[in-house]
Amino acid sequence: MLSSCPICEIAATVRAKRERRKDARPGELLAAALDLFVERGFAGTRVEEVAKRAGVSKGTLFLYFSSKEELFKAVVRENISGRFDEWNDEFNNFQGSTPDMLRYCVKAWWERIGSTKASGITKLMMSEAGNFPELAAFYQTEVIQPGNDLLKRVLQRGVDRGEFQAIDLQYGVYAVLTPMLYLAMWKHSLGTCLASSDSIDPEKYIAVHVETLLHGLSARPAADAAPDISFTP
Amino acid sequence: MLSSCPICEIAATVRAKRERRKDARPGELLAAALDLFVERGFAGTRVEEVAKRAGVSKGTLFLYFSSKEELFKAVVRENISGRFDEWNDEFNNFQGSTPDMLRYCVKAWWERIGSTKASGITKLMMSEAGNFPELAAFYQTEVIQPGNDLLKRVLQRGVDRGEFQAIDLQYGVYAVLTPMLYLAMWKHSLGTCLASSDSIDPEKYIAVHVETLLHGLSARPAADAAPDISFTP
DNA sequence: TAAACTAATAACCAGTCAGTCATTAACTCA
DNA sequence: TGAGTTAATGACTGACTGGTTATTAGTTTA
Repeated sequence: MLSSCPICEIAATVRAKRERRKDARPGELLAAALDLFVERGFAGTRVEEVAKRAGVSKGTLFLYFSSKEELFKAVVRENISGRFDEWNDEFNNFQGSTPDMLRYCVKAWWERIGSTKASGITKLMMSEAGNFPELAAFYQTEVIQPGNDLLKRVLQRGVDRGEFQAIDLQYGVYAVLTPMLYLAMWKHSLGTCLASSDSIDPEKYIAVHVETLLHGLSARPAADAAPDISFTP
Repeated sequence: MLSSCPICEIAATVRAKRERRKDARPGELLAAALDLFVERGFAGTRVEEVAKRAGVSKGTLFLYFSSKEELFKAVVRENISGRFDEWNDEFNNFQGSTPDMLRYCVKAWWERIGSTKASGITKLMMSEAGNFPELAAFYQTEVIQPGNDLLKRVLQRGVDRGEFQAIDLQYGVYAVLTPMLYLAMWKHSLGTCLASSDSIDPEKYIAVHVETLLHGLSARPAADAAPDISFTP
């Protein structure tokens, strides 16, 4: 049949009406849902628009997903798992200095997550975690925990080899991650609607970040040891 | 009249019906709105509930704020923009090294914004900026721009006095801000529903952040100048 | 005290949107 | 080919919510 032509697969809008494509629907609906959820959040996304973008009517969407919430969960499941195993192997086999390893790590994150649609999931979770506690728990065990462990091993390697100061690992992880995660969120929220002189060039920002960080982490003794600061009220 | 008793001012629910208190209403409505906006987001908050929490009817709310958006803007002005003048003065009069000034700056931010409900507004804007462009523009000019300028002046001072490297100012600003903003967002989203071993101690996190940063910014020449890294695809 | 003024109310309106269901039409196979 | 199956549709429903307004009642003042 004509509809199996790969070009038609992409241009959903051109396809004939009422075509029956049971196998392809879920994937197309999930792709459309990812786009819209990332762009507008959960409450701001209308299921009818998800259906429309997938080239289907609203009723059809509910044929494949029992509710909007189930659709949302399916999107998260579809797009988050799978990447950590690959990264794990890469880092276990890395040869070279740990500063270079950290540079590679950040570069890889940007290329595979930060610069792609997947980075929108970070913002998605931040925005909706309060409304979906069970989903937040899922995200914690599937994404946050493995990511933390991975990065901790990198930092530990630097400390072990005498390349980094003996910084608290957990907080070192956050020092590396938070600017990048913030950037990912910026990209999908304020960054999309503001075009001011202050808007970020992501790649330059990340380059500056990682070098500043390495400068701060480096094992050379601090000439001007900073005084302790207390935040206790 | 009895209603002017300060205890009654707080327990709005106990007060008699249809009481006329024109002066007190706006403040009570703003306080209720801050709570609910931070907790449920802009779209997720119903104006009727704001009114209820402030002990008035929905109609009364629209007597003092012409729309839900105006109410939100008033909340932002009340809790964030209104404070920049005070900060400006403080920093103009600061005596001491710029590293100390930056420490003070971060400490002040944490005490006045980060640790208070006001930090929820950051998360709010990130989540809803895409759906409400007018609010995003308002936030940009009223909060982001002045905040950036303030911090740029601090960094410039450090460069001028030979305390910091001649880092790109705009990216220096982000290096300081993003971990703190991310922390603010964490507190109001995933942080509220996750109590894992990886959860952040905000004060310790900020302390580590600022010292790492100062170590990275310090003007001592880098012994191991880092190679340029390219992210261009 | 009674008229005038206005803060506050609650019923109401119009628009939105998740989810349903009776109907239609594409596909299958005897 | 035509009867049976089921994927797909879109009009419809009911609940919700931002905003309006006619009415009520607290307060002032002459």
